[in-house]
Formats: sequence, structure tokens, C-alpha cells
Amino acid sequence: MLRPRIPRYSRIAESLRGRILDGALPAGTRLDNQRRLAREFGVTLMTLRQALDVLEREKLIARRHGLGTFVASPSLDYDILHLRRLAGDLSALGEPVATRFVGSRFATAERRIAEALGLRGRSRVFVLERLRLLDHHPIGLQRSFLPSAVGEEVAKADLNVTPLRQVLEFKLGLAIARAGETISTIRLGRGEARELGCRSGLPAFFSERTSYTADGTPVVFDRVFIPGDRFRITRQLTYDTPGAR
Amino acid sequence: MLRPRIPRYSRIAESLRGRILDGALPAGTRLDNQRRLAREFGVTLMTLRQALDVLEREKLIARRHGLGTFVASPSLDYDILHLRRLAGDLSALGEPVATRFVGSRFATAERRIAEALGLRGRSRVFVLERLRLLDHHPIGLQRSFLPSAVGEEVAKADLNVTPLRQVLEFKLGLAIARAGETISTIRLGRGEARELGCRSGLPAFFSERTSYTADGTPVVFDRVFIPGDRFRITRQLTYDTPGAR
DNA sequence: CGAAGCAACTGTTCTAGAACTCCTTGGCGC
DNA sequence: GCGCCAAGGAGTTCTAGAACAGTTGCTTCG
Repeated sequence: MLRPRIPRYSRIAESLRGRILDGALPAGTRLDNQRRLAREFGVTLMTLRQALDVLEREKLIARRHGLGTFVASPSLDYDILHLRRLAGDLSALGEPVATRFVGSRFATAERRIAEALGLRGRSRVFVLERLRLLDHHPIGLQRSFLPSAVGEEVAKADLNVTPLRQVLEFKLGLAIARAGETISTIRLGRGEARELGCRSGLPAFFSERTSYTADGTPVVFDRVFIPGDRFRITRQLTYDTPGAR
Repeated sequence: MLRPRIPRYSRIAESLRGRILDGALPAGTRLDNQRRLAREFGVTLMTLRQALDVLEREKLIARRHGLGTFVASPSLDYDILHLRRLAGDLSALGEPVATRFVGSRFATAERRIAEALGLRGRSRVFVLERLRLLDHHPIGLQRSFLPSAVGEEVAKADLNVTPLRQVLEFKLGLAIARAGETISTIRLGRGEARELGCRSGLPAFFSERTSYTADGTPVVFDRVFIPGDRFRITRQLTYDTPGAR
């Protein structure tokens, strides 16, 4: 096997994922049976099944013993109010949570990030990586993206000393007033897993948050990875209105 | 292969899980290498690796390419305030969410449930299963456990017509005043997956909530399974206090 | 003393089947 | 018309290697 930078099962997963995400295979479609797919891709059944394992964990397909392999239904968003940030708020519990600066760089933004920051096309952004540590163990990886003009100023600061938010507010006059966040479950990629000291493929909480100044300008786009084994949400509810459902 | 009710990889996973959970293999311990374990269990490397796949998804082990297989560290709890219920609150969004009564029965409570309800020993409880549906698709499975005395009265109600909470309050005088909930990620078991119309093993949000009356009596213990592909948490934050971090 | 290369250890990928298990459908008998 | 059984289709489990890839430690050379 010469120079197999990407495993064959991975390439197959990629190929099928592409077909699913571009609509060629709508939700509910049944794929060809596994043996036939294996022949089409020129691999063994085992290898094909590994590819399907990947897609299954990504919630793109659903396998039914004796029935077939189906393209899965898409996800659903849901809005919650007054929720504290997941990882960053542990300090409020008196836990020894620390932040470790991992690194930073300028990079070309992928489309999703450019959109979130209100940038056009393939803009340069400043990427900042930090680990949240509990008792010196990583419990969350936070990757922040900022417009490059903002990033140039942030890059001059010592983030081991001054939290990002303070740098933005006091140095740049950018006070974050509100944010929108989406939390889902994900399986950790290789890079994130390495930083977090765990295995790629782990199920994890995955948060994407866009923070805005008071006038609605997006300032930071954050991605936070919190391994499911390191973290669990607990909440106390009080029902003030009897009968409220 | 004669009568292999439980697959060999499953039995192996079970065996290793048992050793991990009873402390014989503390967090951080490195397991024997995979080839050796395969020989010990009398199976091929492939089968042994399937067993490890299972344990890895359960967050019990961590595999490091080139280094070994390690017993993973335990999870961390975190408290959040003022969070609306995940699935049940979708109605607030104007989404066509419905509740389907799946079934109910009296059963002996497992220890975890008896403790949550403040019952002693292996008490009987009333188990109520409901599906939350969005556009007729199941998005959450809720399993509620009530003390059997309460359950006997609840069993007489038509829960397709009257929500459980109203039955408790208006028929039994049990007004739920507060609740404690823990949300983590889990992989769906077979039974839950069947009810939800998806594949066992999917990563999902898993909620356990104990509801109390004003005087602190636990009334209901709920378990909610929400497949990660059907659901994602979105929240809007407002930072009223500049600099609060 | 530091860097590079190699060996050993361990995980990962892939092959090539064979056999078991689940589910659905159609046919046959009552 | 209903129930049971068998067949077909499709997923799942398992075997038995062989080879590739990552990591670490030791040795050698500059």
C-alpha cells in the first residue's frame, strides 16, 4: 500500500457524504446494498462497512439490519434562553479552571466562518486557540476567529495575562453585548482530539457562537469542543407559573 | 457459528467494561496490546478491535495510535441556571410538536431511579413512555418514573388528552415547583433507538431530571433521549455586565 | 552534546471470503 | 381470509492474516 495518506474507507465516506450533502441522495433514499457498494468502490465488505461506520456516526446515514442503508433525516434547531456558557462558566463553581493559550495564526476563513463574521469571500481572519483546563486537564478546546484587523491588535496582547474579552473591550473599544450560540453533539476530529488529549471520534458537545457588539457588528466567532466524557450539563429549574407547560 | 445470541465482540466489551467499572482497571491504566488481548479472548484482531470500538464510544477507553489503549478518565458535572427544558419547550417556538403516548407499566425500580424518587430498596414504580414528535417524526423519547401510588392514579388518566403535569397537579394536588436536571451525551441503546426510529449507537443528548413539589418531595424522575441528529441547542446571550467573565 | 536513523512496540487499514441474523414478501394450507 | 413457512434480500459477525502508520527509545555519527 503506497502513500495512502487518506484511508480508502475515508475516501469512500467522503464520496458518499458528498452525494448526500449535495442532494443527490435525499433523506430516506436507500443506498445500494453493501456488497454492491463494496464492488463499486473496489474494496472489501469490511472496508465499505468502515466507511458506513463513519457516515453513521456523522448522522448522515442509518443502517437497518435486514432492510438496508438509508440516508438520514436532517437535524433540528432549538432555542434556549438565559443559558450560561458551558465551559467558561465553571469558574463560577469555584472549580480550578484555567485557560491555556495554545496558539494563533492568520488564515483564510472557510465560508461558514466568513459568513458568521459578516466578511466577504475568502477573507483573512485571525485564529486563536485556547484550552480550558480543570485541575490541569483539558476539558474544552476553544477556537476563536476574528476579522484580521481586529486580530492584528489582539495578536499584540499577551492572552495568558489578559482575557480576550477584556482586550477587545478596553484596547479596541469592542464591547461584546450579545451572542448567538448553537450547541450540538459531534464526534471529535483528529486535531481537536490531540489538543484535548483524547481520541478522535469521541462524541462531544460542539458549540458555535457568534458574538456581537451593541450595534450588531459580529466580532468573534467561537467554536468550542467539549468531549462528552469530560462534561455534562446540569441545571436546576424553578417553575414559577403553575400549569405552564 | 452456533447460537451466538450475543456477539463475541460484545462479550469482550462487556468483560473489559466490567473490569473498568469495578475498579480493577483504574483511569490511566494501559491495557494489554491489541494482539495480545485478541489471543487472550481467542478471537482475531478485527473482532477485538470491534469490542474496543464499543468501549471507546462509551468513553471508557481511549486509543492512541502507536502508544496503546488506555482506560479513560471519568466525566465532570457542571451546573447551569435558568435553562428551559430541551424537547418539551419546542411548542414555545410555534413548532408542530406533539406528544404520543407509547405505553406504561409497573416495574421494579433500578437503584438509580429509586434513589432519585426517595424510595427505599427495590420499590415498584410506574413507568410512562412518551414520544415527542415534530411534524410526526420522533425527536425525543421521554421515559417517566413515578412512585407506584402516584402511578396508579396517573394510570387512570388519558394522557393523550391531559398532559402528565396537569394530571399530577389538578388530580393529585402535586404541583411541581422545581427540578434538577443533568444533560450529557450518550449513545442510544437498542430499545430507545427503535422507539425513535433510528439506529442504536447514535450519539444523543441524554437528560435525567428529578422533579419536586414545593416541599421537596420528589414526584417524577424523567429520562429523555434526544438523538444528536434530530436536535441541537441554540441560545441567544445578552451580556448586561460589561467585563463580566 | 545534539541530531539523525533504526528498531521495537503498538495501533490502523485492508484483503477475501464464509456464515449467521434480521426483515419482508409470497405462496400454501387450513 | 388468516396464519405459517420458506425464500430472497440485506445487514452483521468472524476468521486469518499482511502491511502500513505513529511513537518512543537507543545507538551512532558529526
